[in-house]
Amino acid sequence: MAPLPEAETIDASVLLQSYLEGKTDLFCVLGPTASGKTRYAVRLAREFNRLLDKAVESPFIRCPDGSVSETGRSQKENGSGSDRTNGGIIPEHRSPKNGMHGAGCAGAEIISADSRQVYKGMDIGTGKDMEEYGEIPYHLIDIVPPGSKYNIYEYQRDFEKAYDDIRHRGGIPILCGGSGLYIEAATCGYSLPEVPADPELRAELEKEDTETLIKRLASLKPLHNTTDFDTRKRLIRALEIAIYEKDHPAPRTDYLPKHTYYIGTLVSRDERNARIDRRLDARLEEGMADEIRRLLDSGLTPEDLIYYGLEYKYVTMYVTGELDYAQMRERLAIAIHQFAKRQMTWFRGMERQGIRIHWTDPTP
RNA sequence: GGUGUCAUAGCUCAGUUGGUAGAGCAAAGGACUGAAAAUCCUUGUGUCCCUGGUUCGAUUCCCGGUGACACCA
Repeated sequence: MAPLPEAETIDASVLLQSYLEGKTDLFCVLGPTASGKTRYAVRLAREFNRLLDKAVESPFIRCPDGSVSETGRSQKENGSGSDRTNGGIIPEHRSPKNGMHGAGCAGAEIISADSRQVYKGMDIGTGKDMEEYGEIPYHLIDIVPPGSKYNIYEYQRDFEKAYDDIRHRGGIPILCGGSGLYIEAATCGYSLPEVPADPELRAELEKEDTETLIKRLASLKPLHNTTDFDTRKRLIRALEIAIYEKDHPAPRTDYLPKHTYYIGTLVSRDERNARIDRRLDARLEEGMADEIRRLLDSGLTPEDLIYYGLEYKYVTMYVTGELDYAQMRERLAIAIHQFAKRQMTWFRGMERQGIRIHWTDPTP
């Protein structure tokens, strides 16, 4: 049995100061499912905003780049064709234009690191809890259609876009989620695509416009279960880099976080499982089965849904009659417990690699 | 009330022609580079229901309890 890490007390004003001095450029709230990450991240964001408002007349606090003029930037990226480019764009009523905080800062915004909340229409089963965000802007939720298959590379690209966007508007980015691989891809960047080796291909791709490149990319997918995996992979990588560079002409390293402050929501194993069970019952009560019936009615197959795992797997099996209610409830609860355990294994692995996670009690 | 069957790991059960036991699931730990809510690896776990008898030795055979289930009244 792994011992529970020591809980720390987190002082938002110290974190904010560190951010404004440029010592921290991203906050990351991580933890297992049902540990209260979203609630904690929103609370932290509000605390930052409150401190910024209070500091508006203080000569000691200044926003690092104060690029207020770029405020409207996100809106102009709208409408470039793909249903995906809308991802991470703040709804009009949430625009920082209407909510400018102290010292020229746009305030804190949350970037989700959740591999399932990216899908539209998959709400109860992924635990979106949208009402928790309130006035805090969020990114990378509801950005692709249900039934599609999002992946780590797309996430990495979307994260960079959202992060870049927030920073250029002078906002404070808070990454929040439980998908460990996504968090590492965002904050460590180890799987960034390399420059394609073939200069001819590179030159050729540079001439094409974005839409053509996206079409070519789409024609190469899906990637798995293909025989020419490696060849395709190389071409896909080249295409993705080319597309990325169309949107981001400046050197990409400028957009990436270099000093992330990690906060972990700490809950004991027993408490964690109890919370999972409670939340599962609440979601079933809320109509998770109806949500899945709706998705099936909209044309998705049971196989499409089972692919997404956990709730979508077991509740679909219940809806199609493969499992009865009691079996579904029991096996799903077990599967979520096991998932939470795997998440913790991932986070401990991050710590073993030298990443410092500041574990804290999420429930005061 | 009678007859029969059963009682072994947290759960479902296998097994020992008498030498104190093993599968699946659960659990715990780990890995993870284009599906990550996925996928995969490793590791235990025990008064073998309780008395008594036979025996060098009983979880195993026998007597008697207790409990569960089935059938008959």
